[in-house]
Amino acid sequence: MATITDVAKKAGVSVATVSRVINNRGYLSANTKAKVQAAMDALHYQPNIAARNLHGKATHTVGVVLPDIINPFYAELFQTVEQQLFALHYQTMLCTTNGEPEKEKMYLRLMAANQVDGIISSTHNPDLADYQNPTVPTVAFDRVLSPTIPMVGSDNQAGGELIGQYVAQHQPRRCLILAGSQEDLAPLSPRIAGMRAALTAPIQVDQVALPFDQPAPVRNQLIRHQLAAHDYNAVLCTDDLTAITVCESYSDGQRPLVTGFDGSKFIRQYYPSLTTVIQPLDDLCRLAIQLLRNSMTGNAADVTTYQLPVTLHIGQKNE
Amino acid sequence: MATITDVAKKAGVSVATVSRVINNRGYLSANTKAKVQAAMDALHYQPNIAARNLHGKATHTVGVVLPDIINPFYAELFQTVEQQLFALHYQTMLCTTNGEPEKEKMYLRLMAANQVDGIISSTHNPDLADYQNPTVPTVAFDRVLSPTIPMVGSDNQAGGELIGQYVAQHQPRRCLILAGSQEDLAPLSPRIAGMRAALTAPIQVDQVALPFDQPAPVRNQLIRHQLAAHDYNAVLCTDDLTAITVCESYSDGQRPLVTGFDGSKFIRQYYPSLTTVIQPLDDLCRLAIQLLRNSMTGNAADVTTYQLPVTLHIGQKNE
DNA sequence: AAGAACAGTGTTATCGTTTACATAAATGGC
DNA sequence: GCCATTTATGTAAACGATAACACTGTTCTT
Repeated sequence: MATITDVAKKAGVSVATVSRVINNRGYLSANTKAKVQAAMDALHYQPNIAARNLHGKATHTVGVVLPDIINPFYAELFQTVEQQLFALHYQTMLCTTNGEPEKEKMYLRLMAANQVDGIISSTHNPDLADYQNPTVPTVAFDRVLSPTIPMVGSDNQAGGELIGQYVAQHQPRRCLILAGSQEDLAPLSPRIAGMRAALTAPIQVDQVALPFDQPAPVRNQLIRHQLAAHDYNAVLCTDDLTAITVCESYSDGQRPLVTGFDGSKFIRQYYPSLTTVIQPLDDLCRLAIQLLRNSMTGNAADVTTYQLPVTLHIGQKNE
Repeated sequence: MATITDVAKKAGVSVATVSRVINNRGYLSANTKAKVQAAMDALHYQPNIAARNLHGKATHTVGVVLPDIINPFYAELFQTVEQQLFALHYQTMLCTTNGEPEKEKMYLRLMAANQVDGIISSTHNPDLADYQNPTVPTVAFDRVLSPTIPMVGSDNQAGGELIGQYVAQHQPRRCLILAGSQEDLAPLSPRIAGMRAALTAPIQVDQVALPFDQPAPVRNQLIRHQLAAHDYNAVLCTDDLTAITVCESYSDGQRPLVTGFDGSKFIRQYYPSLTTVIQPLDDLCRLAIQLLRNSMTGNAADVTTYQLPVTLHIGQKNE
């Protein structure tokens, strides 16, 4: 791998001049510029990022912490931030925790070791001590990580109400609110609150939370058991994947009204029949990155919570 | 951020000694070890990876190039390599190309700039010149990148045959082979060949390829048009997502037999009714990493193609 | 025409590690 | 008790970039 010294030698100039050409800084004659450029091309020169990072300043890298990348919502979230950061010439470092606090801690260390300029985190282990005194600018995504970390997310309560109102229109006798994991955690809690607010008497509302630490078959079994035991006119799930699981466990004809939450493009594309709440991912990511950049340039954001408006997607067969 | 010098000062030893403690190299007295450890803990010391990488040798980073991360198959592929690499103490650098050759080239440059130790690539732009003389160990995943790059993949032909045989059992009059993108490219071509080999006369077999560069609505429209024009008893798709799209465009009762290909855990979990071919992702990733490590340690692998056996997953309603 | 500003380039310290080399004390064989 | 290891630690030179500083011409001002 060619170094800046090789290029300098080949072009017959000093390393400083090469550096100036690379970074387009300072004064440069057209002649020198061309010579250096030619040398760089000939040697297939690539600046060594480690050396650049070592020198100090910024690494132009942002860490993104997610529970996993299988859930289409997280996949789309990642894709969105990655594309936006790429356009801003930032590298993205994906850290998937798989719900293991240990792995999350290791990735937190790894991000520090890599001198990331900022962190966007949407983790399931919100009370990790490592987030307490953030040495690097951090923004939380749809989770409260610590009182000192700004958070961007959707207006989950409003989303819950939208869903609840839609369901209420169908005048169900009895319905089930099905939480995909711990129901008392953000962002599920406001979603459920919104749903309940809209599902007023005489509608009977049950509520069940799935144990988040159980494997899929066990969770599926629990769902099936719950559904078989009662005659629900509607099942309101706190996320799309849970909703899909519910749908799968009914045969087609006698499926009640099932709703989801999150509304990733993937779901809209491949499950257009599911009624769900669409989170404004593009705007959410843009805001998160903006907050991060402010924080990175020292413009310490007043710690705040941003809640962006959501929209209702009404499912339709064979759109 | 504390440096090794800070630690050395605090522990009253030299930086070399601290380095030895960190890397557990050379001779160390228990006493010194403890002192240094204490100093590191007190300062929350993290070795600077840039400095470490700069010094030379390996960066313990592997680049993974994928078309996108939305497709559950790629998501699971990434998750699998990431977990395996993580266990081996390697960092993973995800590079999504979104099908843009320009972005792929930029990521190729970025990986070189980051001095990755190896690359696992499953790209849609296989004839990129940049892969021609690989300066860094590379393994192709289910794609032929260049004659000099080893490739691991599934036995697509056998998979196609499995699907074809399954469909043939249902004695269809007429069926459609639906290619999710360019049908002449690996790995689609052997899949189709396998299907055709099993669908012998008198079965009538049509074949259509979707333009890979069109947006989803256009592709959906094409699918619907094709399906409406003929009365198919079976639709054999070259990937699961295309299969799902086909399923969605039929109303439930009159859906013909639809099959997919890839068989990610996600699909098995949320579309258990889809008949598909399961690729042995765990083994594929393990092999790819093994080849990479051999290549990294100089054990130049004889350039070869590895095809791992696949299994048929027969879809079942309400498993 | 003298001094200031500007244009173009080179020298060198610096970033935080690792590691080859140097040093020195403790241990062991005989 | 002397030389060869072994054990334990320190010194300093890399690694490849950036940028502060120095230096030399050239081009404006007035």
